[in-house]
Amino acid sequence: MELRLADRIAETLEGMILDGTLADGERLDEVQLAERFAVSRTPLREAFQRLALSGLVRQIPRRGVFVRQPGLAELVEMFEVMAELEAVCARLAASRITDDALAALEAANARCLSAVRSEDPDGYFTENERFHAILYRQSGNAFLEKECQALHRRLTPFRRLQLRLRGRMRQSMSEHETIVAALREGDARAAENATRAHVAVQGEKFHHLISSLKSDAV
Amino acid sequence: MELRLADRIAETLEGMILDGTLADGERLDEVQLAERFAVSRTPLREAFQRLALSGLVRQIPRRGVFVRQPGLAELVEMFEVMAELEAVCARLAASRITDDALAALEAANARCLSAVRSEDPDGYFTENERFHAILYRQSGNAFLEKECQALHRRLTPFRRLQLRLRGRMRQSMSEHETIVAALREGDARAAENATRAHVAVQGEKFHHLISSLKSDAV
DNA sequence: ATACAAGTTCTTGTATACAAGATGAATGAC
DNA sequence: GTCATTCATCTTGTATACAAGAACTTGTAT
Repeated sequence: MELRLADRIAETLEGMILDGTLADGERLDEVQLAERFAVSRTPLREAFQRLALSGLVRQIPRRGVFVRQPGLAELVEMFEVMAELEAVCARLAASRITDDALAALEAANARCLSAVRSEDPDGYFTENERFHAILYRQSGNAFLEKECQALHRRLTPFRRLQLRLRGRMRQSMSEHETIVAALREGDARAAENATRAHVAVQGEKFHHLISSLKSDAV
Repeated sequence: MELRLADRIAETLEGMILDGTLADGERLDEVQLAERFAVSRTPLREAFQRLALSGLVRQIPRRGVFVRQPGLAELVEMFEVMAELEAVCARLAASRITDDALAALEAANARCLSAVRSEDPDGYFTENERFHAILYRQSGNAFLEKECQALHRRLTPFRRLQLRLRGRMRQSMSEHETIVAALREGDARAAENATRAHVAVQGEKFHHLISSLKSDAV
């Protein structure tokens, strides 16, 4: 027995929702999941609370909990907010970033480049995650950092799909370079705009993914 | 039976934490609160989950839950994020706002004016809430609106304290006018900057409140 | 006297039992 | 034959019972 079952279950369910194992609108049966995880209903219900607060699940009183995948409209809205939040991070970071962090950003982007060359989407994804994590941190605002991480995490599966678009990885890496250059110059406005554009393009081009979603499995 | 007990309890506890009835670091005893609310520990624990996710409470495994009031540094960070989020709302609203909403903003600010004249802090507070709620809505981004509402709500007690500062109500109202003017002109940049400044001043001047906190009761 | 250790008690985490509302089926009326 | 009503069943919401870990107390040794 690790420590709290509810935490482990919440993480597992969250992963299953994010990776699409649990389809939109699907009902999460308490007893069924309870015996599947070999626990009682109690920790499951606590996990449901957490998922509901994160917005991954909708709780209808006396009816049950249902998976709630965001629709296209909501996804566009979420990407818009993500773009603005990251833009704020970049603007603040422009004056607050450390030399070490700048080097780390460049290193992460360099590893992005090798991932592109070796056509390794997973590797690119990982280094891209690191790049953005550094950006959040260098905003110098821990609260902002946490908010960004939360939204970033929630959008993860949809960002991952983006990498399927032809040439997206290389383009994304190039945008990273623009951001780093602006940060190095200390140009807050340029860093802000470059970052907003970098993230917003994901939301704007999201309809491209819809078609690729229909032809491919997740 | 009306609504879920856990919901009612969560709201009650949230109110007690926000209005300072429950002090920072105080432990929330399950059995004690259970008999106080005349319920079992089960709905209480569900309520705790919600409070923990909102950040109002910290849950330490096998130890219990403790009230977690943000410190000064964190409050400043939260106000900074609030300023940026509202600034985004204003920028987006500049092109998306409806005539009706503009009129509603002006009406709310007019009622702010009468509250100032009759020296009615509660009335001012209420109308100020309405003003900001309209701004969030007019961003045209429902997800952003919800995020703003959540953070706004969390900062409520600290914003309320701001009104004690000499002349703050009148100044705040004047800032509202600047925002509305920019929105009416459709000047996104001006609306963004005016709104950011309007909210940021609360965070920047927060140390003023600390001293007033020490001389006055809440 | 102080520090450490063992046992007791108390609190949390989990499981199970119970209650109340919701869903669906079956029966009867029109 | 279709619709409504009632009853049975199922599921959620709540309470209680049980298990395990943490804290406190008490006693002893240095």
